[in-house]
Amino acid sequence: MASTLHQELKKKHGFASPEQQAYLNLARTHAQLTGPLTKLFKAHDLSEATYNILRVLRGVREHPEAGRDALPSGEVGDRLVTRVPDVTRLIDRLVESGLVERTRCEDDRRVVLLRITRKGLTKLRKLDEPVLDLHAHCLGHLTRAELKQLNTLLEKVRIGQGAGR
Amino acid sequence: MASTLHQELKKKHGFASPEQQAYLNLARTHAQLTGPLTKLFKAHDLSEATYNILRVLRGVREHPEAGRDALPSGEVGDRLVTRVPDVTRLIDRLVESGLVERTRCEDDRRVVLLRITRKGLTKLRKLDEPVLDLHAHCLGHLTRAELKQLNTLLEKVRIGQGAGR
DNA sequence: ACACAACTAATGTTTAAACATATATTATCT
DNA sequence: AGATAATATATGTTTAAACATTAGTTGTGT
Repeated sequence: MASTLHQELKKKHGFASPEQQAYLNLARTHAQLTGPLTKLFKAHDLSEATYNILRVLRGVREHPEAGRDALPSGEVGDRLVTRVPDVTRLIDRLVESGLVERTRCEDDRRVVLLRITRKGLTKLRKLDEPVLDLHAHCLGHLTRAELKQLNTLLEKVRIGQGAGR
Repeated sequence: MASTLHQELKKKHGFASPEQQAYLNLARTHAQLTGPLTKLFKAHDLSEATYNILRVLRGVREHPEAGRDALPSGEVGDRLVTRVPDVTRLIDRLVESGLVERTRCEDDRRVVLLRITRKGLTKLRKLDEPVLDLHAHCLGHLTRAELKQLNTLLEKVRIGQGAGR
């Protein structure tokens, strides 16, 4: 049976600060949620990173932006949930397994456009339901109001700290 | 300037579910907070994992449990913020740099007891303030009430989902 | 006492992440 | 135009994480 962070870490003496407590709480919660997801992705030969890339690419393919259904490598990196500098290698694997195609942009031959393939869309579609289920299982016990509150607070955390990192 | 997750991800079409939104929000927030910390640790030749190990060991050294100021490897792994299966290797480095000492337990020769050294304590002490500062910088713009609310919600997330890992 | 199962670390190997550097193309400045 | 800087991606190398396997030690049952 899970319990409070305080108990989980077997700390008999409080946190150094409420901020620190919040940070640890956040880290631990994230770890707990991300575990099952990672496992699910792995069972489909994906990582969280590659899954996220596919999600981004599906987004632009289904709702083209500026008339294009593909995206430059760099921009994909920027849009990921957790930013990744080394997109090239991740894409390598996705191309190899036929989920993404790479085409060099003719207007600017430096950029490489990435587009999710039919096969990639199919793979994603198979994952949609289990992913939703997992999220529901992990977070479904919160009420809508609580989820909204949580989202508001998390966004406030991110917005507040300026150009940090 | 940071903004909402919705804008950041440039998604023009809502989330699949409020739960999914919360998950993504959590992941992204965690990533944003963990970056600067990782950098700080690295500047002191530590990783988040090794830092956490030191914190755990300092805990038991300063507040011995069951009369001992050291802890078996396995138990250290269990107490980490984000669980790590492969403690041995992490400890290897810490031992090598003289921050932790390893002694085989005589009562049960299977277990190895880990204890933070004086040098380890000194290193941790040097990090205490910058870590606190970082937390304050990242989360200080939330009021006490908001932090408390956030902690409550995060704990509820973790507690709710049953015996999940 | 002996065989066998359970447990704790350690080891070996594979795989991915992190960091710096290099290549190719385009833009800018004089 | 030619040199220089800037940009986008790719490559090489180092480092750490993930997973499975092994070795050593203890507990159990007959």
